[in-house]
Amino acid sequence: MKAEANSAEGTKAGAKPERRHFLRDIIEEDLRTGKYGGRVHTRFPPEPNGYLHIGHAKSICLNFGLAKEYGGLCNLRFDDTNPTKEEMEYVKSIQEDVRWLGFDWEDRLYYASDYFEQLYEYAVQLIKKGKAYVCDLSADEIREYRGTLTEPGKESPYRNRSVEENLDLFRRMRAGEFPNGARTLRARIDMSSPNLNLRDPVMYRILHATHHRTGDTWCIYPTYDWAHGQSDSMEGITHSICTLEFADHRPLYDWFLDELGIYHPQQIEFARLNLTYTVMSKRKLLQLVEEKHVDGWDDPRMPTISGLRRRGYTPESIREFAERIGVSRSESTVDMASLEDCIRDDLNKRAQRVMAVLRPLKVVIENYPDGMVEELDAVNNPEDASMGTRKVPFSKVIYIERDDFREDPPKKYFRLSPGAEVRLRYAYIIKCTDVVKDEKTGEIVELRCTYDPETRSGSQQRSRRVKGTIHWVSAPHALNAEVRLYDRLFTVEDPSGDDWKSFINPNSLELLRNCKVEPSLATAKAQDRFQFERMGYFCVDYDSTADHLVFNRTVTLRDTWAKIEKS
RNA sequence: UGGGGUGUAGCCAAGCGGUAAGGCAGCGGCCUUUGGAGCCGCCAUUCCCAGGUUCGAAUCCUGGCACCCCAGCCA
Repeated sequence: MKAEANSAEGTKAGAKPERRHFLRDIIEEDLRTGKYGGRVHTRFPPEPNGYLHIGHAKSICLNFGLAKEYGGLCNLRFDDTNPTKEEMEYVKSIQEDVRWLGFDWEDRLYYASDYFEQLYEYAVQLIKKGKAYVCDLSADEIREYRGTLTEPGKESPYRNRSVEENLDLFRRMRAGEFPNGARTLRARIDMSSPNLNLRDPVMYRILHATHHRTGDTWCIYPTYDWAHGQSDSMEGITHSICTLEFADHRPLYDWFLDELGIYHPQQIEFARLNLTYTVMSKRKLLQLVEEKHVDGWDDPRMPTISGLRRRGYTPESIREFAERIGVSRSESTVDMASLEDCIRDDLNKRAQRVMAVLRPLKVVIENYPDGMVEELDAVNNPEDASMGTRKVPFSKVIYIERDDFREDPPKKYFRLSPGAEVRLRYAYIIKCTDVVKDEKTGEIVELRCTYDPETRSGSQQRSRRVKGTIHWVSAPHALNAEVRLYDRLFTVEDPSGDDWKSFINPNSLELLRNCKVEPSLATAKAQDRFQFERMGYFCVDYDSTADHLVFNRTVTLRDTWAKIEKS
């Protein structure tokens, strides 16, 4: 069925075919062979040590999306095995972000910490089998004993303790008899394995720390490697989807599961998402926040879900992005332009059009009657007639964009210049007759124009045509607004390396405090999205109030003029 | 000089022995009261390289090369 959907016809019909990828192949094959009795059960397993970013969105769309697509289930499970880095604030934000993206874990909200007792029991089982032991080596010593990439490691002198001693020591570790780092519980595998993960990895470490959920119940905590596979197993996960760097760990997870003799999910790795002009590691994002390079995790410049949300991205656009980029096992860095195309595409269809002048230049229409006001009809969305029309007031004094006037126009400049004509959107054709400048600075402070009453928009205007159309706002009716213009956070495509912070774009935020917007925006509420005609897509920021409107620029419109002018 | 991965266009990415999908970007043109949107067209004689197998190879084999990941009591 899906194959046919790939025809040009299927694409045009609007029922977008899912693109082919190896995860779908594997799942379909498993479904066909009945490998898991027809079940598809995935999970999204974040550690609550930071906010989710667009890379996580890819994983969320994969896990929740695939489950939904094949009639399965997807759990949300917090991998909260490290109390020193995890916080409740993060578990809250993660849930909010997953929900906002449009996914639902129903009653399947789990925590690795829910399994601490069971994990402890499993560990005891391995000790009893002689497959795990308490080791007294320090962290440094363990590293030395581990060997290197090319040389085998050495066995710990504590490796051959008796089962009884191990059981006793492990019990006392749990009881809190030893200080942090004094001992660990290690799997007894193979110190000469070419896979370093198999050189007696640590399963438990002593951490006298308060856990955000279990409080002080525990002072030993399972490592991720020890907890993850068993958590998946306990939840009956069929397809345990994770990123490439865990491929090396798979033999370890397999070993644990096999030694324990419990249900065995299959792990499948995919390449994590990288995006140009941004960073994606939680460590770096945390640093940007803590060092105040941005205004918090939800700063609109951040690639976090909450940042994108505040920036004005829609869940639909992010899901579409996840689908467009596909999924594979090769390292990739997706062009930011691709993400931007997704939001433009979505907002083009849904955003209400509105007129807003970001850098106002006053224009007096000399032959327009004093005090007269006309209510002109404006289309709310040319892509969607059902969104209707609205009235926009027009009067003798208006504001236009400073950039829409050039005293000395370059070639192919279709906007206003001395003596030139331009159409005011939904209104009249005007002609610039005079330029008023500040005597001292020479700055243009006002334009004098005349209008042609015969050219009113909507009238039988077949008479005259001009090349350019510009937007405007009636001065006496205009609302003041603050507009935050966001640009890419970094100046280079790949801000990696030790000096990554030196690539932070000093102009990633431009604050415009004297913008003029049309009166219909008076009732706009936080998160409402608009297209400011000819300028871009904007959304109302959380900081916005009735007497102080604040808009964030989500993305500019495609600007072919900017390209022409550049060349 | 260990192990695990990956190499298809500027960026993603299909392709699974039968003659290189699609998207983004870019470039032309049409259309347009948003220099937006939309529409039309162009954009890999070749798939990291070299051999080999085959009537036929991006797909199979052999040998190279390049890049990524692993030496946390992080995840």
